[in-house]
Amino acid sequence: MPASRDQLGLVEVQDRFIAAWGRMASTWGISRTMAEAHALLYITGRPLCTDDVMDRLQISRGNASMSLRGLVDWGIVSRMHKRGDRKEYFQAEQDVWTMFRAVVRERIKREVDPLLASLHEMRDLTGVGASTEADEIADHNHRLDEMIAFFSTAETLGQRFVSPSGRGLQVAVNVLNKLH
Amino acid sequence: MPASRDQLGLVEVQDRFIAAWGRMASTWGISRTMAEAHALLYITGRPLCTDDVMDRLQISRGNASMSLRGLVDWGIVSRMHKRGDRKEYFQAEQDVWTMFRAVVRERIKREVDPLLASLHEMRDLTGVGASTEADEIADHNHRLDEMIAFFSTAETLGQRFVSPSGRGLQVAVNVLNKLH
DNA sequence: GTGTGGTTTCAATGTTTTCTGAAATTCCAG
DNA sequence: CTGGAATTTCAGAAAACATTGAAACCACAC
Repeated sequence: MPASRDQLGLVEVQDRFIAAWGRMASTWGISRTMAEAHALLYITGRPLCTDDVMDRLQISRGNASMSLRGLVDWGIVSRMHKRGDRKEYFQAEQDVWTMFRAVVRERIKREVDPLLASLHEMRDLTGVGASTEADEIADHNHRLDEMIAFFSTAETLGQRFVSPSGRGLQVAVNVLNKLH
Repeated sequence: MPASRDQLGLVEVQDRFIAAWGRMASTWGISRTMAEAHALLYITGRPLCTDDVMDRLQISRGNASMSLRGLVDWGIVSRMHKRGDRKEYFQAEQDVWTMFRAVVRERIKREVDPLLASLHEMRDLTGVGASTEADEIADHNHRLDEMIAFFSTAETLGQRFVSPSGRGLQVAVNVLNKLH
């Protein structure tokens, strides 16, 4: 159904949302299409099957399948079935905070943990010898320590946000807001 | 100077750090080389000129120039000069917290602000008409509102981290840690 | 002005990532 | 089992992105 005056139909505004979300994704290490699929599921709010996504985003079956799977892996989309229908449907998490908790959880696992592992491995890997580099090495290790401390704190913070208590992040935000 | 036993020389460990930092960058929307240049400047802790970076990372002059400029734009590397030397030297911010404050500041500016602008634009863009879609449109706008609320909070939080008081983020973290 | 060392730009090129589509696989009903 | 619908996989095609290198540019000393 078209629009009245300068207003747009639902589908057009959905498309804008999808585009905006996709644009943002590129800066986030997730592919544009995957973000668009997520945007579509989120903004329509209903379960869609692979063909729905293919048709709406004009992408191939393979791409739709991979993107939807990726979203399930991130934990922000879940699979579901309808009675008497063999197709699989996909449904986006509708609570924005829950969704971002899942994102934080995954990013810690995928990025922070491996980095911290590398950093710890590097620490004390420098040979001392009778070298004239002693000072330099001390500085170097100090820099590594600062990085390790930073990311450890970040990790702890993240864990807290994500914590089983559920609304961890919101509580934190409220506390911060009270700090004036 | 080579290593004694199973330990490595400074340069080798620096190379590992550079590699680890570069690997992480890809998931962050910044190019690997730019991250490597930053890693090099951070871990050596001293001002380096374009040629130093070219030689150490084995990259072209153009690439080095662009990458270094990018880092300056992010506000985590600064230009400096040495007396009696016409070359420009680059120096990484050495305080990890200050560095991440700069990153947060830029990411808000580059990603969150434009997204919020789009979201606000979309809100109330749906025509009502005599349509049977009224409920759907109400739900749709509700979803947009939740997104807007989330990112507004995120933005406020970010601003506070970045705030002129300087150590905003650290204060926040301490408060959170006291929350048990 | 001219020359020199340093820096930036950008078209061409190379590399990586993403996407397609058809074949292989899974899953279920009968 | 068998047949058929739904889904996944993956090699190759296409698109996006990063890099090179040489020319243009700049700024300063003379």
